Amino acid sequence: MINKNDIEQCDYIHVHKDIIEKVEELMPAEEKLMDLAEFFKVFGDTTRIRILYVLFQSEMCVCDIANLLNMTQSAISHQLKTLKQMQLVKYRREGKTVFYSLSDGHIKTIINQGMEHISE
Amino acid sequence: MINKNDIEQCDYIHVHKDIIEKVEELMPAEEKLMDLAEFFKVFGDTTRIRILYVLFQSEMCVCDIANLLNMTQSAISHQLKTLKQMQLVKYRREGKTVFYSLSDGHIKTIINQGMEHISE
DNA sequence: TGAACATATGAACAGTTATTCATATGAGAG
DNA sequence: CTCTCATATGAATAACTGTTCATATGTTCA
Repeated sequence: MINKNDIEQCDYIHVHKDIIEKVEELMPAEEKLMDLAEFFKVFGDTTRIRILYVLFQSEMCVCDIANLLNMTQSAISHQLKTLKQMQLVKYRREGKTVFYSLSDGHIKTIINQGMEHISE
Repeated sequence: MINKNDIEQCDYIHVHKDIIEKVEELMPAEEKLMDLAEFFKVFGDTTRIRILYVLFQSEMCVCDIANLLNMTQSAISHQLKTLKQMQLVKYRREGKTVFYSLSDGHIKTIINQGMEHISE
């Protein structure tokens, strides 16, 4: 029996009991789903997407990225921090300059899949 | 020479002129990048991610999704609207009930890639 | 050591967004 | 036609997020 204690409960049993139970069973842990949403949130901003596209081509320093995207150094730096926290980019220092680059192959795959989807 | 008119300009030429030009050339259209960010924004919310995971298993009506996720019918309905607008889910009506299901194979690929990334 | 430059960061503000509440729409049953 | 149920939706609010501004950190060079 589906839990009748819930406030929201349709009386028409649309799917069979075992399907509901199976779905519940197969749901990843709540924390994992939150992490996943946090991860995708990073791609949900034009500036960050543009930064990633720039880094597809070449490693680059903060200042050059800011130039290319016509934004302030501060804005780019803040966004790079976000990307860094999600481990989408890595960096290396060379004197005063810090070079950023992509850290991972998944990124290109994910973005390409997204591009495919919206291009349909 | 890199454009010296920009306010933000590092004097140290980190990358060669032609690389910068090449990157600029290879950047997708601004509008496309905005669409892409909009698309990923949809994945950047726990509720929507959970809905998608539920629909991985089975088509389901609004009310059952709300039950499963322990949220109000209204909240789910609003989020389904967002998912529908981005064409991530489709629906069919059967009497009073509306069944939602995934509309596309990219979705699973994208979410799985995301899962892989955060599980490393 | 101090000046100059590249980058990072904290606080504040403006814009966005998810949920709630109240209510509307749409469909079947009687 | 009217009642009931499933879903949709508009408005309001609270929480979140991206950019800016001011400033701090860290590095090189003289």
